[in-house]
Amino acid sequence: MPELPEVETIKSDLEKVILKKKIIKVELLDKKLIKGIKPELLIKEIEKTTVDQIIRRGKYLIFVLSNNKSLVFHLKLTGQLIYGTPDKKSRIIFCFDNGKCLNFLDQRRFAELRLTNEWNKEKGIIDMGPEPFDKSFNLEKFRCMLGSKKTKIKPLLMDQNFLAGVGNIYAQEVLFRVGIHPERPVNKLRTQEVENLYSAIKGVLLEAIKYRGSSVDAYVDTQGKKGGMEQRLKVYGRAGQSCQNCGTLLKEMKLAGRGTTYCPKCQK
DNA sequence: CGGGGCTCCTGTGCGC
DNA sequence: TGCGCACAGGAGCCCC
Repeated sequence: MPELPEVETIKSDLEKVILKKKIIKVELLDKKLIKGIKPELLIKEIEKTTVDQIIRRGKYLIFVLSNNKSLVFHLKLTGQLIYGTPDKKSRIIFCFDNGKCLNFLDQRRFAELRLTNEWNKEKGIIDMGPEPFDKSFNLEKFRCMLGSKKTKIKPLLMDQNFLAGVGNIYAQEVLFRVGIHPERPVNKLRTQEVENLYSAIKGVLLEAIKYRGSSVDAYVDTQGKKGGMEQRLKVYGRAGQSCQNCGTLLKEMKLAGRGTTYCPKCQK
C-alpha cells in the first residue's frame, strides 16, 4: 500500500536513473490501467519524449515530459514501478534510450496511469489537501483545517482532500503515537493533542521516508527491494499482539470500512 | 456537507 | 486434500 513515504522513495530513486532519459518505446500489455485516453494515442504522445521532471503529490507520481504533457501514476494497493530489465509480470513497460526500462506492475489492477496537459488539474489532485512537508502546512493551518468538525479523526487523516498522502498505515501509526483513539471526534481534541498530532504526522512520515517505506502488501522500491519501516510499525497489522507501551492486547475495528488497529488502553 | 455502502480486482486464507 | 467463498483496500461515486 504505497502512501506518501513509499511514493517519495520511488520518486527519489527514479530521479537518479530516468531524469532526462528518452522514452524510445512503450509496451502496453494491460490497457485497463490506462485511464482517460486511448491507449494507442498514449503511446504516440509519449514515445520519443524525455522525462524532464518527477513530482510527487500526495500518493500520485508525476512524470513531466519534454512535450509538456505529464504521465500521472497512482499505484493504489499493489502497484509497483521497477527499473531495470523487462519483467514477465509487467503491465506497462517504458523502454529508455540507455537500454533500461521501467516496469509498471500491479497484481490487483487498481493502479492507474493518465496522460494530461495539466497534471495539477486532474481529478483527485485538483482538490487535494496540503502536502505535509509544505511550508504552508504549519500548526496554525492545521488547527484551521480541523476547525470544529465533528467527524472521527482517523478517516479524516486518510481523506486526501483534507491532507495529502496519509493512508491507512500511517493514520493508525500517528494516532497510536499520540495516544488518540481513532474514533475521537475532531472537535473533542484538546489544544495540546492537536499540537501532538501535527508533530506526529510529520514525524511518522519522515521516519518512514528515512527507512524507505513499509513493505506491507506488495510495496517494494524501484529495485524490487523491501522497505525497512514495517518492523517499526507499532499498531498496523499487529492486532492481537501486545502493545509496546503497556502490554495490553491491541484491538482491531472497522472504521469507514477500513481495518484499524489500536491500543484500547493507550489511545483514548 | 457527511456518512454509509457499493464498485473496481485478484491473491490469500479460512471453513467445511 | 481440495474446493469455494469471503475478505482486503484507495478512491470515486451514488444515495439519503
